[in-house]
Amino acid sequence: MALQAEPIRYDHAAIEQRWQTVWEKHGAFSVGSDPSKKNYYVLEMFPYPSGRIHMGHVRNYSIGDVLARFLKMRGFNVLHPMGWDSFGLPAENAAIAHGSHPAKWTYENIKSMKKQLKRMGLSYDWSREVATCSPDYYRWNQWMFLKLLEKGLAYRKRSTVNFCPQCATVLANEQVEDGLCWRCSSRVEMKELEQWFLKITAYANELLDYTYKLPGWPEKVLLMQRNWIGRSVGADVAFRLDGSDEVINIFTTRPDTLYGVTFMSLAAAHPLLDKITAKDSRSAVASFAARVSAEVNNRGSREADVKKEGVFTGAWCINPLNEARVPVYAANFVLMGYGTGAVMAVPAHDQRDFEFAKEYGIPIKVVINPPGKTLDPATMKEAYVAEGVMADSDRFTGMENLEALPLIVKLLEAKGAGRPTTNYKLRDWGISRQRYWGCPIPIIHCASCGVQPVPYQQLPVVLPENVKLTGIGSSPLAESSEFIDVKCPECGSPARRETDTMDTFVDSSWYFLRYASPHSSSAPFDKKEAMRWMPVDQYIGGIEHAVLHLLYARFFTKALRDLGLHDVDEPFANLLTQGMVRKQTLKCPEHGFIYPEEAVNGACVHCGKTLETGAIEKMSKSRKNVIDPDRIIERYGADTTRLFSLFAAPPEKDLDWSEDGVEGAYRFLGRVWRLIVENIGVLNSCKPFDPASGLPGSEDALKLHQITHRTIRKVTQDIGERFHFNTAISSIMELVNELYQLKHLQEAPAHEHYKETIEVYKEAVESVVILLSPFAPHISEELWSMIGKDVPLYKSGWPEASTEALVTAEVSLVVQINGKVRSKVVAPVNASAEAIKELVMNDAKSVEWIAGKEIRKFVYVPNKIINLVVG
RNA sequence: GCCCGAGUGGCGGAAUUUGGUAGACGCACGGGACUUAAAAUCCCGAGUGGGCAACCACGUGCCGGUUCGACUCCGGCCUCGGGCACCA
Repeated sequence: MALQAEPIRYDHAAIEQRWQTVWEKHGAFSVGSDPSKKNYYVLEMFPYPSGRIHMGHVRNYSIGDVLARFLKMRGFNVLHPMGWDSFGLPAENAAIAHGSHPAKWTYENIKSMKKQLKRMGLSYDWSREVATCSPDYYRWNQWMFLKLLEKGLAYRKRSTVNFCPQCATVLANEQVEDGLCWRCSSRVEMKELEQWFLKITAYANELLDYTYKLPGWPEKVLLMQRNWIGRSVGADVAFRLDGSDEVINIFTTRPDTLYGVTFMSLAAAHPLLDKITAKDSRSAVASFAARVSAEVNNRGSREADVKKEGVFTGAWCINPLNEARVPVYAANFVLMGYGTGAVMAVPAHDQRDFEFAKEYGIPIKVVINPPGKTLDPATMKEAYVAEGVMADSDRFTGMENLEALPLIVKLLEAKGAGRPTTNYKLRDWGISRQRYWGCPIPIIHCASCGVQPVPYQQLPVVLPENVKLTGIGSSPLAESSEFIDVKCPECGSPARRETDTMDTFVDSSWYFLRYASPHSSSAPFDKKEAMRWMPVDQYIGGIEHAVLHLLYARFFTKALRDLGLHDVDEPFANLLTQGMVRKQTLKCPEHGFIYPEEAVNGACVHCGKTLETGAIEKMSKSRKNVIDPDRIIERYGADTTRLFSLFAAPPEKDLDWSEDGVEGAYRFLGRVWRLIVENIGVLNSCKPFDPASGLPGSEDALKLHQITHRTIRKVTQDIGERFHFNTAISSIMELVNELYQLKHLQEAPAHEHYKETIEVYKEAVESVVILLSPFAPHISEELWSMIGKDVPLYKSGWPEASTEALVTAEVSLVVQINGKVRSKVVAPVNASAEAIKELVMNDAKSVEWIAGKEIRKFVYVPNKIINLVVG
């Protein structure tokens, strides 16, 4: 007996192929320029061309495509482009591994991924495709870099930077997670290097302020950005050294505690440390500083809670407010990278200072008491950091600390010993990368003229093709004499080209602007075209970019605005961050994670051991729980794949992948298919009911007509206003279920209202097809043409819910007795309380519950509910 | 430690915008029809407990509050997930 293959319910492969060809042939998704229509820019984060799309892409792009198709049908000019974030390390590593070239690897990947995306039936305007590794694109990176340099927003500095030994390159602060490389999870080392930086800190304040002006962003992302920028308002205060001209500048957010300073602490790497240390303390301080610097460099944030340690320098400094003389320590908990690298220490009101003071027997002086209490330093168990009443603080004693704070800053200013300041955690963006496959930094180093920009007319600085990629040592570009040997643009003498390339996050910081005029060869983008589309109306992508791409893109947008290239303040008006796609992992006690095909009956095929219950985790190669979308598309079709990825969970939630669910989505499409194919004769024998001609006369027809229009309203709101795709789909399913229930309506030609009824039935069927089309466009187009439509769906309009059909004459009201549902009554819409009371009194079930009791209260919410309190 | 978010059937999730029938829709499950049989399809059932049944009681992490009425609002906890982490 031959085993039957997958049962064919409808030929998804043929249908999908057919419509993809039609769309392509007719340029269905090239952007309209109809000036009478509103413009809408839908954008999904462009992918890195790794070679295969994954389920995360499927989900991301399905969300965007539903929106784009929906808006196009609603009459917008929709810009919905796609491109490739195609510079980056994996290409270089793959090239090394296969003895190939990164460009070859990358372009092959682009080709195959593009094919996969097309197979998904996504409505992209492919004529606007961009690839960041193309010189046509990256020349503008270089152009912008030079503009930023002129503006003082790009600069070169020797500094301590994060270095990943595995990737053999420097990383930005945003690319270090828990002290590990964001890509390969190697422990990041600190190195002293000459690096190019972009001055994102110049925009720290604006970037932060605008997080309060982005109502279309998830609060979670805005919060993460606020924390990352980390604004602290406070004051700089100068403490002069006793018996010296040196001054220690500190930053504090708590000037109100200045009278409680009992010591000073400096970072181990503080430049003054050497200078001020007393002779007999030198060796102790030097060895402490050496040890702490090494520790700080190798410390991941996980071990943040280390013991407070320090060494007395032998120096003393003077509190500018009360002339108190306090000892200066070198301390392990003071960071050189924040503020000034020196901290005034107030043990009574700062927990770190408290611990340090306890350790080294330094006095604790209370200057703020909790309301109604007096603190005793001798018995304090921890620092008191909350608000309170000032104590022992000269003329400020007795004031509320928050009241005194600004006055103290004023006093400092008057004394010339301080001023208000704001500090940020945000650091400038280090963009130098010692790798080949990236955009060359357009700079020439000349022995006599120094750092020289490459003249604009010489752009682009193109990556040389012939380089040796080893993955070790410095940038491969440094080995290419054809690349590095140049003449100084200033003096003409032999000079050397910069060999570092830019962080690929530079490439993705402005690509959304390029889509507006992707073929522009005279500017990065045409200002008029950019202003036509920007800001992006809806941006969609993963939350993992909350403080990476999404922050850099905001910075770039502002910087380019200030260069006069466009006039928008923010790149993305609305942001949707979709959740991860996860799947159960399989774990063998001996072999670790294994693939599903390595498991038989819950045991490992290699050793026969029983598998552990694997956690549900983000799909990843290392966890061996990746599902290849191609397999699903092959088996069930693109429509089913898209439908399931949107139906299974709301977009922002994590989605747990289950094959059973896919089967369900497939079944539903088959159900829609049969609904039409099996009734095609009747459906094509009439026109759909026209809502403009009033309401249907028969009860059945009216009911179906109303359900249809309620569904139209619900789906329209769910897609357009809430992105609740899962509930939009479920309401279409409900309408389909209803149509199955009412199938008999078509089978009674003798029926008085037969003509009207089948017209209403057809109206409902057509609505199903239209409403389903953003989710499952291929099958919808096919069904649409089957029911006699000449104009394809992508050119058709979206239906309007008829307000007339949404109005009902009667409503069903729930009757509660003492808060519990006991009965229902049917009443006219907006009935009076009197009328309702009468209805309830005539309702047998209600009366039963009231019998023998007194009605204490009668609550009636029109058209909603009735509640009687009896007792 | 600090800051967010979330806890609802066997499972994914709905209802939370505006307090008003909790569990839509789907998966898995059970039953029926069709079939020689199976698959597919179509129909029906189903929160938990009790009852032949009509029906009754309980039920949205826990405790308490506000209200005629609370998954929804308020106060206090618990658990899970995420972000930040010596930021002065």
